[in-house]
Amino acid sequence: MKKGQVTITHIAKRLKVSVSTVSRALRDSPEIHPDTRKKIVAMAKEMNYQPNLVAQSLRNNKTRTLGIVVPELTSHFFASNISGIYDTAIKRGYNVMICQSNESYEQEKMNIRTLVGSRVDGLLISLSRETRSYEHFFELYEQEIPFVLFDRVSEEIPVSKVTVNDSNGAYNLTQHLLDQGARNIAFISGPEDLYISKKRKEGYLKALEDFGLPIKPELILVSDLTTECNKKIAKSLIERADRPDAIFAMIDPLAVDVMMVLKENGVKIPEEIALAGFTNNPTSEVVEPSLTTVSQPAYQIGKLAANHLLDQLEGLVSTDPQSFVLDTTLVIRRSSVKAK
Amino acid sequence: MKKGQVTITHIAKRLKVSVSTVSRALRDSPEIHPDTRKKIVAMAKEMNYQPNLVAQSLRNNKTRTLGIVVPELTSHFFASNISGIYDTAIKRGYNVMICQSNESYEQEKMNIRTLVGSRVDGLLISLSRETRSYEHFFELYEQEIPFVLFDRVSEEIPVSKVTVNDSNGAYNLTQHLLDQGARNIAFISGPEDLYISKKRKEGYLKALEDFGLPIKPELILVSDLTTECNKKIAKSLIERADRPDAIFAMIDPLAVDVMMVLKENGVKIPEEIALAGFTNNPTSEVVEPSLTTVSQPAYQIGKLAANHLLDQLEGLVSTDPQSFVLDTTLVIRRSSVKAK
DNA sequence: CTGTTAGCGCCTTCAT
DNA sequence: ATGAAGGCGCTAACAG
Repeated sequence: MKKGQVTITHIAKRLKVSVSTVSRALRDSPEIHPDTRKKIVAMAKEMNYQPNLVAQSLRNNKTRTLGIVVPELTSHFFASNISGIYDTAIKRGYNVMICQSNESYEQEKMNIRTLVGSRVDGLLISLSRETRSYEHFFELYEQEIPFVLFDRVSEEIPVSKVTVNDSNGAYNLTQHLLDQGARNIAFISGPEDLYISKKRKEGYLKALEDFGLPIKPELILVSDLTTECNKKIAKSLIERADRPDAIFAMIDPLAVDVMMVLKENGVKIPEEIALAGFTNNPTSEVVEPSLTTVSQPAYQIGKLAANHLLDQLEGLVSTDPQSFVLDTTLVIRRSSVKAK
Repeated sequence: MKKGQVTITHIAKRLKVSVSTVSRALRDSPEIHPDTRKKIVAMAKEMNYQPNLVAQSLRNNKTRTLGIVVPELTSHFFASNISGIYDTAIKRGYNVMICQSNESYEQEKMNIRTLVGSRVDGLLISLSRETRSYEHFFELYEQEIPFVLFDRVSEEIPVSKVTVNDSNGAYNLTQHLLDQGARNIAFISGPEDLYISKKRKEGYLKALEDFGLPIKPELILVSDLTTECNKKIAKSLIERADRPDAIFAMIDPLAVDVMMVLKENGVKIPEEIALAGFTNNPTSEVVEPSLTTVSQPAYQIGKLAANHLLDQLEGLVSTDPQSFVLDTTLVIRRSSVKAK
């Protein structure tokens, strides 16, 4: 932006040709004399010309930039999503602008507004925990700005989505706990209106049902996911008369909090109570005992979401909403497997 | 960018005024009739007008966007840096574009090139592990694009920098190990030409010296920071005749790898060997035993770097290179403290 | 094959 | 207090 920046006009003047010739030469237009092109390209290099993407964006009415909104930048899971989106975008000649909503509905609205102001060509969004209303998305429809939801999605927004098969993952995990001999499995979920809460509970319930076990509502608990609440619930579980023999915590950090409580209270994992989480955060591998969990292909989610959005932008696929559901992988570690 | 986007021309036509009047009204120019302003603002709102930042950028020759380059998006430390930068930028009315170099010199060069092409107003950069030459930064000088280095910096680039006091942190940590009775402290560093390797080793050496202990070169080891190499070095240490009674691993992941090896080999931590890391990653808190480490104010680093760069951009401070060195905090956990 | 012209949306003199 | 006009850097008709 500073004075040092070379423009095609500079090149044109130096070479005594018109700007359009320079423009064409630089973009490999076929209708240009090879010699002219060579001269221009050489001069551009010599002068260290770098096209002004801002001007191109204004002219072409597209920025070749994707907007990303995630609840939190510092979460390893979202960071991996972003990494997947980023690499994909770069590979296809796009840039990204990233925003974090800090799990706030208001900030999410602001983020989208900002990105729209920046005229991104499309958006990739993971909803904040607070988001319950969706006008800001309907504005996107009006303005005809394509977007794709990933991970934290809502059924109320008719748009393409990329998620993992949460209920399957939870089913497999529950089945694994049953295989290990557990018959009294507690399930701790996050806020009930969260998509993942619903889906994972679904898998848990189905696994019990298929196994022919009764569902005990008193073993299904809801946390607001603060450490305080997580620990309170864990404590209540170990103090029960019919203590569970396994606990399925809906996300890893929750599982880690539960683990702390069990250990503080001398409850042996997995001998007395088996424990499992969901997500496969880096921490889950290093806790003691290492945590059985369900791995989600975070990088892949980002990659797929980005590729799909770009396909839409470039007219390679229809813009009809599609749902992509990726498979999870059960990661069995020591917290759920009794030593023989 | 799509057809739905309202421009000041649309507003002007609807109100039968000129575009300049609309422009002025929307930017609170004093020389406008209050009534006119009111009408225009109301109409803008009604039509859901959002200024086209691309056009503004082109016109004003500034994008109000900062470019960020970090080695890795998924590292918790860098993610926290970014979070600090992001929040600060937003607060001051700027956007950010983020790139990851994947620790590659070539990609770092590309990233900077891309961001310059996008005409960011300034750059915040943390060097890749590979970066040993700095022409791409000298290009930034030529183009008069301000930038600031943070965390991974180089003394060979004369520019403002934000770092933590690595040598002090290492000094304090070593002193703590000495306080705990260790007299044979090993130091495992990363590649020797890394800035943080140098600085942390410096602190380690100084602490020994001040304590009057001899330096044993055979206890100073260098890892390439792959898990494989980390573990090999750990193994070599516990097999030594004069086994160290403490190990200071230069970064947490390295310390965690060492911990695994010690545990696998039945070495008691901290009774037989005390262990400490550096960075205070989330994992360090949950490993067993919890890891003594040095906390770096990652969010603050980002915040300070962003504020300084913005101050420069807005002419609030001189552009002479300044160095900001933030303090670290010793975080004492169980891996270094023997139970009484 | 090359040049001329107009215009993307906005802001800013310069008039009035 | 308002309008008209030029231009930021680039591309895309339209001519020739």
